Amino acid sequence: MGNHPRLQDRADSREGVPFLPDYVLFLLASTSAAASEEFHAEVRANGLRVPEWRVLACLSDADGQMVTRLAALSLMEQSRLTRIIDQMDARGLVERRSDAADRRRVRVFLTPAGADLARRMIDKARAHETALLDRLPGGSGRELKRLLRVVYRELCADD
Amino acid sequence: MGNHPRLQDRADSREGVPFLPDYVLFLLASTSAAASEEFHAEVRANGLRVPEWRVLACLSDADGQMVTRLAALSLMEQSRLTRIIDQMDARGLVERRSDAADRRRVRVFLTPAGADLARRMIDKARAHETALLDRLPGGSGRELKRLLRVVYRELCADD
DNA sequence: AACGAAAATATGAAATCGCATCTTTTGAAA
DNA sequence: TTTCAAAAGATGCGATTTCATATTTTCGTT
Repeated sequence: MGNHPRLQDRADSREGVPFLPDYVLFLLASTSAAASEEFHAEVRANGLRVPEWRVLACLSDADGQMVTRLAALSLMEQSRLTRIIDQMDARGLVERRSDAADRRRVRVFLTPAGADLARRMIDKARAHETALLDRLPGGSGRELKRLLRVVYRELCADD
Repeated sequence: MGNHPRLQDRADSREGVPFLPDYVLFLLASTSAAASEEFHAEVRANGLRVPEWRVLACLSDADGQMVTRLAALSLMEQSRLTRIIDQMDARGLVERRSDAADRRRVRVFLTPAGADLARRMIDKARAHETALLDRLPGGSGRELKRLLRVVYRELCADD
């Protein structure tokens, strides 16, 4: 057998090569954080926390969702959403109604005030998104969005 | 003037069109969450919380960073990182050394045990990333990664 | 040098979060 | 029709997180 050095022969063939800048989970999380930062500041300036804004947006798309489903869509744990709904209910933004067909279920609905606020915030979100995508070079933002739709759908399909 | 209906004439020209599935910040956050879920479970199975894993990975790329910079890279608030460093220090994963040139600064270094753990976790992360990208259809994962590099760089440039 | 503003980190206290578990309700099997 | 596992949501409580601010150190002016 020849004495060609195998990869394993050196301590680490990737010595000195940075990991994170080429790691997709880092890129996803960091890009998401960087892109959201500005708008999240606007959310807070409008008296909402990010999870509350997510709930409003989800319900605006599909009102009357179950707590567990809404938690998944809003990227938070169920027990956390329960308490966020408590607070939003107390503020008159949403209300709970128990499902007649299955009384374990609780469906969450926007109040008129919640629906108004959701509309206003969604308008702001659309404007911010347009500005964000316009500022990215050569349509890369819109191309990124297209790919994200593909990949997101694929990742959710496994569930 | 003609009586063509203008967009503003109807209450909302987007009535019934869902917002979130076409909103880039939603797609980014949700895709990031969905893609990271599996690996984050592995992180926790190895006795680390996600923020701790991020710190290890950052320091593995560039040891001895300042607290504030490390917090930004690790996607958390500075005061939170301070306490996470406390815990990781107590576990013997990292250590603080004050910067001789500017004594306000605290630099964070991996201990040998921390560096070992970082190496092992990065190996797992690389394997997981490969599997993840292979499972996405038609190279869309690798194309997404390419675009994320472009967009992330652009978003950070404004800072 | 003395001063004040700004930077880097730490910390106290209140709010929030997450895990485990509880209760209620359903569905299905025996 | 009884029983039992699973599903949906709520809750207690310890741990974490955040916000505001304190502390220490540096830097640029005067």
